[in-house]
Amino acid sequence: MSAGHTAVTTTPAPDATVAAAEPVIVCETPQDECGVRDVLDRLGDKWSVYVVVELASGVRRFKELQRAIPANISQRMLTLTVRRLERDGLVKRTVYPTVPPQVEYELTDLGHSLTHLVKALADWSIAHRPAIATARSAWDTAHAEPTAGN
Amino acid sequence: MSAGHTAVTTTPAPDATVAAAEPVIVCETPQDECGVRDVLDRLGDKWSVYVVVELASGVRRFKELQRAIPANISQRMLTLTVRRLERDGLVKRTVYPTVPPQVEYELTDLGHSLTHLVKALADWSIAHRPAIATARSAWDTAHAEPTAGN
DNA sequence: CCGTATCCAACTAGATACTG
DNA sequence: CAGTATCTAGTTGGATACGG
Repeated sequence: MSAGHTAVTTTPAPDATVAAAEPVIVCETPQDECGVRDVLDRLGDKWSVYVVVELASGVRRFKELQRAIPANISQRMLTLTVRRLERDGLVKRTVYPTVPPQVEYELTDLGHSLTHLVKALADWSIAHRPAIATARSAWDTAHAEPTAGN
Repeated sequence: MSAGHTAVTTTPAPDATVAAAEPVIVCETPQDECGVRDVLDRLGDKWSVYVVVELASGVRRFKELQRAIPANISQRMLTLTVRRLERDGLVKRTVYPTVPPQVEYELTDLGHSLTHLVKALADWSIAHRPAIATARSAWDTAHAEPTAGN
């Protein structure tokens, strides 16, 4: 990580020329920030990941999905989520003209490829969760309200 | 989850028994969905990724960050974003007691490890962007408003 | 059973002005 | 330069009721 060791000597202004060491992430279109936003817009919402994770295990019906998702997702949110995923070609929706109607959802190949990404996210999260928790409580302590004799 | 497979007997539809094939994602705590949400809550907001990407190249000052980010981020948003990242131990903030004040931001080791994840997201996004664009326009066409002779 | 529509609460983000 | 405070607008998410 670059030798830049925050000069502790009263340096009035450190050499700004130290920056830019390793271009870990190289973007062809900086304005677009590689398009990471595309994925994040897809996964960033509150429910998409749950649906993808559940669907990663196999075909599911609407109600099955709703009951499989931890927090109680409303039909509205589930509908919106699967529609978005369907629109982007991540999920395939199959309607059986029966009575009562039956609809099945499953991941497409594209959706399955996303699964690996989600796995990576989960691995990172699990691996560094303790570190984050520690940093967080440390920060909270340091920035505790100086209101009273706290 | 449990094996609860809602009685399929009355269903005249397809073989629902096909489901559940490969457990691509295995969670220890299903209620928490592996904790992917942790990462997403961090990266899901509109600006965090930009900051991480920029900081991946080296140390940056507040103003440098603000100018490096494509869309015009407000001071407020940049402040909130770096604060959050700092709180989670992803970013290190160094203040130089000079006049005028100077503050530098840099990724911590934890932050750098996140960089790889962002890289993976970017790669996936770039690789599948065409497929998504295609699926999306196809969906839009199929679901076009039947209002008029469009 | 599956999905849509409407209304409403909460949060996020932007603009602006002001302080150390 | 760096950061905070305030106020406002846009978006997301949830509850409920209703339609196919």
